[in-house]
Amino acid sequence: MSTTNLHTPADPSAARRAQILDAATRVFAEKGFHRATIREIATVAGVADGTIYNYFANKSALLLGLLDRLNETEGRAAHFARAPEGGAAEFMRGYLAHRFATLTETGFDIFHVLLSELLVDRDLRDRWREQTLAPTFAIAESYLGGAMAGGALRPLDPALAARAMAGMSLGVLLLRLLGDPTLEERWEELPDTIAAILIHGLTPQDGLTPEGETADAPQR
Amino acid sequence: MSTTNLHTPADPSAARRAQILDAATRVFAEKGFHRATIREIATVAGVADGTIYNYFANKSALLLGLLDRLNETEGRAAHFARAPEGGAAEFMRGYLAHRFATLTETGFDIFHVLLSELLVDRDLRDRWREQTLAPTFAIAESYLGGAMAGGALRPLDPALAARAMAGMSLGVLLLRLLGDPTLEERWEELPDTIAAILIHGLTPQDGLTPEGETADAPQR
Amino acid sequence: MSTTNLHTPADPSAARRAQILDAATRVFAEKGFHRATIREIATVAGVADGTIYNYFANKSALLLGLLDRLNETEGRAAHFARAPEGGAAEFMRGYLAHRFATLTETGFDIFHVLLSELLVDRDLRDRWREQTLAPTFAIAESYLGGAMAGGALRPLDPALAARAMAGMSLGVLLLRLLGDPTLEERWEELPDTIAAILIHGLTPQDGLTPEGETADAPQR
Amino acid sequence: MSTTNLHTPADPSAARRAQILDAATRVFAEKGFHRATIREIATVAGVADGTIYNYFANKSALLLGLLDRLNETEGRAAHFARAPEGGAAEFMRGYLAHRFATLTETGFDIFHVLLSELLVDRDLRDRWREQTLAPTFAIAESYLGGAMAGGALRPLDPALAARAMAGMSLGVLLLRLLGDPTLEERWEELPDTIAAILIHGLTPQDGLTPEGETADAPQR
DNA sequence: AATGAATGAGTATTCATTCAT
DNA sequence: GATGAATGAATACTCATTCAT
Repeated sequence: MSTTNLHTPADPSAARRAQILDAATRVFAEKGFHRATIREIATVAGVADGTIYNYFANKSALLLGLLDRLNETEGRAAHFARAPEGGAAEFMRGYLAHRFATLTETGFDIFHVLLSELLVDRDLRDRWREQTLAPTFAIAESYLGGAMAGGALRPLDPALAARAMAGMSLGVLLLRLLGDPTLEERWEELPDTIAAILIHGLTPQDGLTPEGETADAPQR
Repeated sequence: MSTTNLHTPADPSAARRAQILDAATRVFAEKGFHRATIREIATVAGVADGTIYNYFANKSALLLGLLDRLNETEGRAAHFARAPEGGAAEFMRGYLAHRFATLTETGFDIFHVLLSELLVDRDLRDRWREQTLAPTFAIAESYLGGAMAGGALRPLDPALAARAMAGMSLGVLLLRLLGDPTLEERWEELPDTIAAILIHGLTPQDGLTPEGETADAPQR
Repeated sequence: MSTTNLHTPADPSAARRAQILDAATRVFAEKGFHRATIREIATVAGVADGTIYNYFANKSALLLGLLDRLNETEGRAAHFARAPEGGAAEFMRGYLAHRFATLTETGFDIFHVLLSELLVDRDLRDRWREQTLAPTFAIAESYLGGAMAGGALRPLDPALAARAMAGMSLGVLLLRLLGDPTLEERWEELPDTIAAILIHGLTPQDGLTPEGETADAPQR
Repeated sequence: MSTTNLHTPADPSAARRAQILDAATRVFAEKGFHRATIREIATVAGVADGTIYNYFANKSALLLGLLDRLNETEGRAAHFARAPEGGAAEFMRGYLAHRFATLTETGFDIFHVLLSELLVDRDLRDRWREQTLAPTFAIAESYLGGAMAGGALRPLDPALAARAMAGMSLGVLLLRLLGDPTLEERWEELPDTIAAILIHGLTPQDGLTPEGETADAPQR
């Protein structure tokens, strides 16, 4: 019990903060930021209204708290994603599997909340773009560019390819958050499907291309 | 009913409705649904606050009006997208090009507003899922299923493949709405890049697979 | 009824404003600015809370409204005070009588409210100093300076004499607002007493000065 | 109780009280009673919020503490003011000089705070009226009455004359607190000017009264 | 006695909605 | 149908006060 644990800190102040952020996540996810009230968050957190303001400057600061929390998780996740041993296809499958695993672990609520407010709050959006999006794409572009130059990947524009790849994961997440029942039921099958499409595309390969597919080869 | 024209309705009532929806789109896009006020929408529309309530039951009904308007556009667009003449790759490129074109034509604002509220308003979400999402995926799954059965596409799960495909488009749209500068600058290049990835994947094909990529072939 | 009346304007909007300011005066005077609530002012005014905000930007604007109203009254009063015919003593008695009369007419409440907040609100104070205090003293100093130069008044510093004179009126007003019962009972006798003191001082004049008072004559 | 020293009490408890009252004076003076917070007073005093409540029942009690403190000072000052040796004019000059000196010594802040709240807080006002105002006027009336009966002062109503005299000092104090720059700059000249006016009035005396001023003589 | 985290009552302000004109 | 003044419910935030440590 006395050993400090990163997830449940011994620091009672940090614990209180976490407790409030947990409540905020739940209430925001259910009602959205604006329809959520401080009163309800306080009730869910089991504290008084005023207590929240001992830990967060205002309602918006709760969102920033959620963003920080997400960035922490992502930061820790980055450690694992670093070693691209094996082929590019292998790497991509591993990366996606890991990505979806951390997503599931983090929980969908936090993405639900942040996405909806990122679309609406310019300050939050700017912050997120600098803190999360830009660094992520910087790494991804660099990796993709290297792999393309080395012939491990087809020569496309690394920046756009990175957006397309990230977009596919983000897009299915969004579709799920929007309530697509198929994605809710078969979420665990997605990483493999996405990996397959990203790696080989939707059309059959080999020399046995049907319907004049070879005519497409020298495209772009 | 008399000589109804969809673009410039002779019906003065429909014109007033459109005028209000235009204003709502602009104000919602700038401030988001909650921060937008009826007063400002009325001002922008050039009418009195109360007038809006002669055309819409309440503020939320403005969102439904936007959704309907979007569905109309999509519905008209569907006519063009239906004929899969030529190969699967050709079709996909054509479809994406058209998709992005209508998106650009419709304007990003309406998607911006609807997305953010879809994430937050359960009623709107349910309605959208039934009116827009479900029919779209029904068509897509049916088409993909047929093409896969006929060998024009690789045999994957049609439902998941449809989600992945749609997700990639939706995902890059979302990234753009979230302010990614690269996507803002190079938006016209995206359809081709996405088409290329969806058609052939990221890894090189041919027999000349580098780095033991062939070891990946018998995957899934 | 159709003839416009300055005190009860036909303009319904101005009437509503006045109605709210009346209520604010009463509630502020009773509770002080901070302890007064918008709700109570609205109730006393017979309107809804929100209605107040159709006429005043915020609670503080009610104070500014009171200040403006006072300045209007003072402005109108200035017309009467202008003609210093007769001797200086006569003028002073007339001025004080008029001053106290308008004070009584305006009502003590408005002074009560404004004084207490002037002591506490720097912005209000600055505004009042420029709009009311400075012009008043400018006129007073000029008049006193002239009368002193002409020998109608004893040669003192006009600026300080003006402060002393104004201070005596303001001071007894303050003592009354602070609840001195004597001043409440005998308020009408004050102008004459003050005039007498200001004109001749407290000590007996004539050659018949008792107790070596003449030794005081060449003072200052 | 042991060797209590009014200025630097050995009693640590009294020292703490004084320390808190000092802080309260400063914070009240800067922000006014309502805008001042217990937290800030505690910070300035160098104690915790809760500690204040070991010495004062509530926030209002701090005001009472200030009032008591002021009364102590006034009480001590009264000793000096009591002996009317010399003529009435001499006495008045001495009294005013002393009055202004103690005022300056005590500092304007405490008056600033007390005045503003006296206008607003009925309890404080009642207390001040009984503890401070009434006794002061009792002494003043008695003194003035005697001097008037003895011919040392002109025969006016002692009660009203006392109010007028006190009012002039209080009034210029108020004008200074309200930010009159002239009074801030030339504050030290005031006692003499006020004394001169109170003693001889504004109009010239002697037999050489200009402009028929003698016609005013038999007034009241 | 001292602390300061927790409390929760209290309030200015906003804004969707109504309805008399 | 159009208007816009009036409405009043809803809510973030403050801060005096308490009390367990």
